[in-house]
Amino acid sequence: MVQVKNHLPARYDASAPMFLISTAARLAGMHPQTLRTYDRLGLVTPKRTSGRGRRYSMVDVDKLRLVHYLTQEEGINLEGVRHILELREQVERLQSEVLHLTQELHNPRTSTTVSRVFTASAEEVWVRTRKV
Amino acid sequence: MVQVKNHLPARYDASAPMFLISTAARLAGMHPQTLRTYDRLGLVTPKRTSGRGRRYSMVDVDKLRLVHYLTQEEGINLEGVRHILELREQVERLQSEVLHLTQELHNPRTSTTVSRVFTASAEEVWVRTRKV
DNA sequence: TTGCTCCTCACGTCACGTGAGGTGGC
DNA sequence: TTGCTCCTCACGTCACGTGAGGTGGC
Repeated sequence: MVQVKNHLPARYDASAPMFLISTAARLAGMHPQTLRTYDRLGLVTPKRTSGRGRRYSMVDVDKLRLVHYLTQEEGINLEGVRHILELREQVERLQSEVLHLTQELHNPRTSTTVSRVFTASAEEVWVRTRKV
Repeated sequence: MVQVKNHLPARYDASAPMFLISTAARLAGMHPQTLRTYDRLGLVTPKRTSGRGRRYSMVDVDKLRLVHYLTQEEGINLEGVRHILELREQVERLQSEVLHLTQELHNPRTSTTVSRVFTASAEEVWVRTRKV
């Protein structure tokens, strides 16, 4: 996944539609027809040109690679992939929320970095972190 | 899912092996042979009697119902279900973590229970716990 | 014109639920 | 003995990737 920070000079926009379906398919190691199927199923939806041609972004290609991995390596079907993509997004949101809350708790004024603390409970817990 | 708190008088243990495979199958609305398949695949694993017979708990039956829903209603295959079960557990842990951290932030002195802290980080971490 | 695109249809393979068939222990 | 259990094997159905076939616009 290519990430471009907002405050950095963006060399290119990872969400910008760039690739023909043939190029995107090659980048993702897949058959162009498979990409059309995924588009039809609403799994990975590229932008369209005025002439109806699909244009895939780098983000789309990354998502295609993930779907490819989940289906081919893990043997998960497309409905499973759909649910898993949603759950992964939910996990990422919760992780960043936990991260933020932990920093807030540790030092509300100059909170530093903490990474990824998960808990599921029965005692009281303090978590304090410091760069090593 | 039936939950019995440790400090409450347990009317029954939801994890106790109780049901024959035929009973568990009926409770979950499934074919006994399907339960054997799930056991073989390690998806829902009942306890065994000394004579090799399977004994399903209430927790097992609830899990069977969830698998049944995901496969029959959502059309997800078994590998997908396996991943989804893991992700759901992760989401539940994170949600309770967020809940606890939020309470902690609002009232640090009277905050209650947390346990099981997992971290994945490149930093130093202290964890302090206390029975409530 | 060439090489791309678009679409639909068909087919081969695989996953999985279900049934049968034969066995054995309360 | 009856009704359960255990296992393996087979089969029908469905999902899905892939190819073909015919089309159209830069």
